[in-house]
Amino acid sequence: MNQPGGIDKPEEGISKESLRGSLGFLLRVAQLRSFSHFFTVLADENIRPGEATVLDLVRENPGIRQGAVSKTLKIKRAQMSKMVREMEASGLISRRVPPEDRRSVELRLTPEGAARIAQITTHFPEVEKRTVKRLTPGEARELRRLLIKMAGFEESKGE
Amino acid sequence: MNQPGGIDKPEEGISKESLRGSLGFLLRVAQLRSFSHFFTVLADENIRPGEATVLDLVRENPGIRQGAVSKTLKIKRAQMSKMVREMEASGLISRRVPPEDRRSVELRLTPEGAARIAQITTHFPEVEKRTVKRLTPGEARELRRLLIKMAGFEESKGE
DNA sequence: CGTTATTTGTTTCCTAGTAGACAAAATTAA
DNA sequence: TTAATTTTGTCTACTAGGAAACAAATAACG
Repeated sequence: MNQPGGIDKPEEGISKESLRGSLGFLLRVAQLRSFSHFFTVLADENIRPGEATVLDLVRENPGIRQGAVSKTLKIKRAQMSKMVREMEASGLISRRVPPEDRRSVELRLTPEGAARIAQITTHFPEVEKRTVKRLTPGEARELRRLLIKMAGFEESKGE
Repeated sequence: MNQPGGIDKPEEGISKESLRGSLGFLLRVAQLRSFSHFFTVLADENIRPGEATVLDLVRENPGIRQGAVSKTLKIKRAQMSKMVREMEASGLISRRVPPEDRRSVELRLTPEGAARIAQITTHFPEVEKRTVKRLTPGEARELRRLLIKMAGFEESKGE
């Protein structure tokens, strides 16, 4: 398990104009912050953000196909294949090949997986809170809204 | 050179409530979008976002120490060491050990490096434009402001 | 029907990036 | 000054993740 490190103190006396102009860089730093808080808060749970997201999505969509998870979470199929097999091996999810399309694999949580993700998600509000610590509640809401719009996740009515 | 792939079409009929609530996930997706556009627009330049950011920061701060670049850009020292040596080998930057602190290394652009980053940065506005395509100009500005605040990059007056 | 094209998941190989140990230099403490 | 601590960059080993090739199944097309 390779957790990225904590947050370094910023350096003084460095001109950062170009950085402030780069949305890509700002997004990367924000994401590092977010993941850092994730690992801090969920240190005892021994899980990574990607795995938690997969479990949560499977919980929300029982029987979802592996490829659909892959596309939704922007995780490459190769990587998803590894992750899913690991999580099956550790008893968190079940894989089922449906007879109507024997190429695909349906994913479901095992009771252990359901308990696991339920426990894990209890920590999410704390992670979110720390991540947006420097923003006002209104700013945090707005940031979320803008990211959702940017990612094209707007329509969520079962879509 | 391992460029991450393009943008997949989203999947239909999947419930994504939990995803929309996860700032970390939204940041990740936004960053993937941003990097994807970077690789599309700068396909012919054969450079990665991290390298471009390093060159840009060194351009803005000639003689900056390697560790300062590392901390500012949140790139681990080990990785920075590799990158810097590569860029030195390809003639983009020069490394100099100052006599007053012989542990450290000062970085400067070579004329080739300066020309390179100048050429590269001409593409940045197009990358930014594509990244925030779905946002209004005002929303894009606000997103940038919020990310800067979140990252603690607010004070930039030479700081 | 049979043939070709596409989709789905897997496997193999490779690159980017991290952790941890290290050496050298500089700083602090005794 | 000497000794202990910290800082700085590098090196080695390991992990996460991507690209490309692949096999099996399905869909599209003649």
